[in-house]
Amino acid sequence: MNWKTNKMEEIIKDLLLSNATSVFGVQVDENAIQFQKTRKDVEGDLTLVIFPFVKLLKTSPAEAGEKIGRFLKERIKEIDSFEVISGFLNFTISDKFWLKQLNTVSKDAKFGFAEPNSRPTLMVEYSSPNTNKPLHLGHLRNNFLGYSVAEILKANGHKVIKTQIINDRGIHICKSMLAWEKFSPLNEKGERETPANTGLKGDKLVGNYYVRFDQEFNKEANEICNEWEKGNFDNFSEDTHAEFKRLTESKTGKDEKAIAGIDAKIKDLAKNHTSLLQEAKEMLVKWEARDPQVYLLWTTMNSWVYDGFEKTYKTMGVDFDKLYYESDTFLLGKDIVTEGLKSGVFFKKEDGSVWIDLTDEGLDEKLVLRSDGTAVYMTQDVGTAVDRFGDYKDLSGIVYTVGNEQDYHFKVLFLILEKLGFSWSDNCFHLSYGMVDLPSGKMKSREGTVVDADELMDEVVNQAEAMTQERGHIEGLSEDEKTALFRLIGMGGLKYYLLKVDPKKRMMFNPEESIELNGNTGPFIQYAHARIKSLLRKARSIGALKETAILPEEKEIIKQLVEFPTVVDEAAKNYSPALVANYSFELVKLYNTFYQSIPILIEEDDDLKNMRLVLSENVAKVLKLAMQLLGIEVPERM
RNA sequence: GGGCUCGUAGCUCAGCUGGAUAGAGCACCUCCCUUCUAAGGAGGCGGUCUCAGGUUCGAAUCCUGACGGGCUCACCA
Repeated sequence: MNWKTNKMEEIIKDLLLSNATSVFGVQVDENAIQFQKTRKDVEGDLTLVIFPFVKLLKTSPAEAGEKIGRFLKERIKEIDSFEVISGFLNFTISDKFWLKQLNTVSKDAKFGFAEPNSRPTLMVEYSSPNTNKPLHLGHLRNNFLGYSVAEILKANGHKVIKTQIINDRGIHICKSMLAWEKFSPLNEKGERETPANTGLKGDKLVGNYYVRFDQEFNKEANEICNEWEKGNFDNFSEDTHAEFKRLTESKTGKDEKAIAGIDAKIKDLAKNHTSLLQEAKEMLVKWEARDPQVYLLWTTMNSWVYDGFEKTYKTMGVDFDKLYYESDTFLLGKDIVTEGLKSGVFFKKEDGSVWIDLTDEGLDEKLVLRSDGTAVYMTQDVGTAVDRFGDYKDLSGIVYTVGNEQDYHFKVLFLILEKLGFSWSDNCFHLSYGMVDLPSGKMKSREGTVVDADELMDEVVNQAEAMTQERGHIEGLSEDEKTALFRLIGMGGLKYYLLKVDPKKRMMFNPEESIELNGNTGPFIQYAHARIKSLLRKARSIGALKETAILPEEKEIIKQLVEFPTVVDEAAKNYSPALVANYSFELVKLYNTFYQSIPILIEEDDDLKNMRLVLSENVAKVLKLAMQLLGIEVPERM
């Protein structure tokens, strides 16, 4: 942990703070001491902003800078010189200092990483899919983000438990089940379709029936609409007839858009009267009553989905330490709500539904239990959170990796937990990330524009293969090694593409760009690593660092290396793998410039050659560590 | 309509708690493999940081308003 005090910023800051009264006449705030990178076109390695001190010293920025500069140069031997330019104090630091920094970096195999388990235990939830359809592009962003944040928190010393909540109950599950029972064709043995007899991945098979339900559901609703249009209301109530009439009449005189909206309402009305929806609802009631037949169907179809997900997760390279199922936690949620009702946190309306009043917090009233006593989403989330803190006594907080469409939900959830008196509610954080858009617009399952996760991952790996074969750096690798390499490159590219953008922001997924190898991409970073490894193999041995001169290109790399611990720290504070990606990209650019213009192996001065090898070795090391934080592997050769 | 959020180069994105002449990548145009992997490097082109006010030594960054996207306000999850 001595890297922190090693940084020149810290040395200067400490010195200024402890001598503030003699330099400035008064004590100064720590925040007044601001450093920044020295501009490229200006001489110097580090810049101190003078403006905050100008008032204190009651002189011009030039004189203030001069005074501070002189003070520091006298006391810090590593400062070679300084220069004040329009309110900025630029220091030039000695080569010896930078070599020492490089030495510090090279001594630490896990440079930038804190002592494992030295900080509180956190749970990171991610993925959390519904069990009625396969994973898609949005889940990829979610999974890569959650996994990466877990790694980043670990690197900062936290013990991390990776988890997901599996959304395995509810009407949507019943829809797939019902469609399968009703519409699956029978084979010659009289069996309905299964993953085994069709060869389909379980999640895909179940997803197909979810889609099938929706199709049949719409068909039936349309038929009902047609009957209504003809004035046939034989099988419907007076109320329904009246509602239809009211809606139809409200269309007159409206514009196209409004009419479309009304038509949608009529369709919804029809949907509510379909026999399919009725059957699905009946199935849900049976499920809640643990009807043996429905339960068997449910466990069977869910197990198909889990098998399918398992394969997808494996390809993604993500895993979980503990799984939670809503079918297990919703009951606990109901109990907690019942208790909260007694203690006055919640209140009951006449129809028996239970609510929480958040109007004092500027929010609305929120339902926590339906009038029929069944659980809603919020109920089970309360239950799950409490369950988790019960399971892990040392748990200090939970990070929920969930899309920003649920910002409101989590705001409410955390408030409810707080009102229920759980002290840990403060340590619950919604890692809210933006949606992934396609060049054609939003992904919509109804319009079939959803990008399937398995297909996309296959595609990027195939592309990686084609492009790697083209370059031809891989002769001598076995077939297995080649397959692993293509996978590593394809997945590395995809992960990097999805992680390099600030998680909070909505992002554009461009299929062509996601498999690009040039520029700010995963393969660009991987290539730099492979190239260094190749260099080190040829160098055979590396000795200890000797005192040498260092070139500007080399110094820039050392400066960037020294920043790594700060980036690891910032990435955790901001829950942002993007900071790690951007840092790595900068490091590679600096290294490539160096690599391209300065000879290494053919350098005749042994000490210089050795220093360049140490530098290269540490760039490779830090790149590998950084990519590890993103869940990306780096190759020895490519 | 209320709440939240975003708006930076042709496109995709960086720009931390306000700090020097706003940066990358892609695309487009020039160059560079008799040095270690050219999946590379050097250079060029490209911006009234959506607009209008305000705060101050200083604003892409903070505040207010407008315009334009997105999300949300379900006894859906």
